[in-house]
Amino acid sequence: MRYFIGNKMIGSEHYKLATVQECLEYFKDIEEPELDTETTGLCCHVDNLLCIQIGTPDRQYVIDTGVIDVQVFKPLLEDPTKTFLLQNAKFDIKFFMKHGIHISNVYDTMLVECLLTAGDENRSVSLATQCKNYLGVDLDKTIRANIQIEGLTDRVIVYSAEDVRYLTPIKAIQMEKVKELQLEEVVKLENDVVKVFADMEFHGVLVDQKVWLDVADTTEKGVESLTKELDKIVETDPKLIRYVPDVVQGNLFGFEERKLNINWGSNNQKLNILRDAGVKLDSVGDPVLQKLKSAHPLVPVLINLSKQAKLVSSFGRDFLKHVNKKTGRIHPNYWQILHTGRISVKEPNVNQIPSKGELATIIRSAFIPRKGYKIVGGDYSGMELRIIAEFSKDPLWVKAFAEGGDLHSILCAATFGIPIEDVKKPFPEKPTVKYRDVQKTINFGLAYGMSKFKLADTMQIPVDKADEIIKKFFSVVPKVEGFLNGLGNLGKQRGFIRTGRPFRRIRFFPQWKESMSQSPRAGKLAGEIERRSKNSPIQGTNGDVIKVALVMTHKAIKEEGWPVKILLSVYDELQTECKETHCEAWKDRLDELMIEAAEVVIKNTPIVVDCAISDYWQK
DNA sequence: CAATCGTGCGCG
DNA sequence: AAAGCGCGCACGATTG
Repeated sequence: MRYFIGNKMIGSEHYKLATVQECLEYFKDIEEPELDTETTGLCCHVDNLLCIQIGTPDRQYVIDTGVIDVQVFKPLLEDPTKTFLLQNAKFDIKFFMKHGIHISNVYDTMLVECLLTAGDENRSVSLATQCKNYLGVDLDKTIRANIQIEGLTDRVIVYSAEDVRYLTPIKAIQMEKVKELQLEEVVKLENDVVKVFADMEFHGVLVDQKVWLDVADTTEKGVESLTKELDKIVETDPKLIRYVPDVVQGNLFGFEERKLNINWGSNNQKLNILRDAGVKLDSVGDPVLQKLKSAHPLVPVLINLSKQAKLVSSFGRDFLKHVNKKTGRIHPNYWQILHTGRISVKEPNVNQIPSKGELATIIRSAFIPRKGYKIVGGDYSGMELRIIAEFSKDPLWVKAFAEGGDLHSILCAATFGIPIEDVKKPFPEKPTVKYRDVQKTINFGLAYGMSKFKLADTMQIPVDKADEIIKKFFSVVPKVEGFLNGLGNLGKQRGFIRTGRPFRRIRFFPQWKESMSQSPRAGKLAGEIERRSKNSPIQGTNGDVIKVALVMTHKAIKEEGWPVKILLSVYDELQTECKETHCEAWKDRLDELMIEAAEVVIKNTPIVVDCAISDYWQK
């Protein structure tokens, strides 16, 4: 039965009228109410609630928030004994936060669907798909686009009610699968951490636009001068004469204009010009150009240009479009569950803000705290390498962390049989790199399932030599080899792989069946599964850790009353904004919390967190 | 004209 | 049988 609470005088054949009192009374004893909202748009800061829907499979209440003050539902929504069922809870939570309402506990059907389908590239986690697959019900989503235009008409009321009534049966079916797959712990983790992401997104982070625009000026000028440099080289190379126009158009305004109409941003044009200049290549990507630095004077300039052009296009003045008109802050959007369990971010993707290169420090310094606050950040040191230590139990690898030495240097000395003082000496096969750099490539690369071919290519050494190095390396850390091969085989045999305890998140390999068949693609697919099986538990366990850290930090801030907001979650790193007066104490507490969080998963390997207080985001 | 694909590159 | 994992974003080229 559907009920409407608003200012309509009569009900309809589709719904009855009800009062707030009746609604609150009904939900007094309901432990898991279904919840949803309709809004005037997607942004919680500029758009508003149109209605909220609270329901059970038997009864759905659609409440017109234009007429009814949402505050009357605050006690219900904040009732800690209840768990609210939502699809994509983060969205609704943020709209309630705007009204100072903080929903107690949530179960998010979308997040659980992500966990149950991790690895499937063609999946859909929409409510419509879940209704279809689990219940055989077709939801009419065509009305949604019209809600803002037509308001709470009868058919919109029906649509809105339908959007909540299936959440209970969906949860029931999902939880059977969750139990079967032993995903209870990770379901709880994701449903807890979604509230933290909502909080982070709502709060956002401040960007100093002056600093940002200064950097943009610098990078734009850089692109301009590199372009001129490239043009000049083309003009002076007889082989490239056909790119120089015979007649140069006059310029009425007397500005200096480019004579050539080459677009140096076009990979096609770059490729053709370099080929005409006598350079043999089939791509203009950085790894290829690096090897051809001395093949033609254009090449080194092109390398610099693509770096500089990237800074302009991705981190130039256009980036400021992400500053919210209402709040003056950026509000990155987190996607909580990738196939491995990692998080991604968009609009803007704060994960990919430059951290290397000369301008990186300045770019990051544009991310600043509110007035009267400082940025306090914590960064897990070598988390993926510690996860390898924890799960492989390799004596040398473990010993390196136990003694607090530099893992890359210790392993390097062992692999190449050299004294540890010599690890920064040139690598004889390729003197431009150091022994330790080779080791770093191996340490990270092997966790991705890298082959001798790739190592040879990356290091520019013969395949035989690469093979020899890998063999020697695995002979000094045999349990790491066993660990990685074990994962690879497990994934290939079972068609799925898990992260470590206690979460044991699953990633499925939908291509598994074909990989076991006579298909011509079988070998390729098996290789894919093998490499992903090696990497997913490492990357995913890292994701598990950072999510525990977010939950614990958020909880401590609330329960211990810290004047702190979590700003960003970037891979191994948490950035917070803390009142100046509390920075020192908070820094110590954050350090403790992050270590405690990691120890939920990593029990036998020491955890190191680098914490810092600063006036901006620093690495 | 917009939608989609391919390439390249920022981060870990 | 191919040969390093996981992303989001911008741009140019292609397609509808």
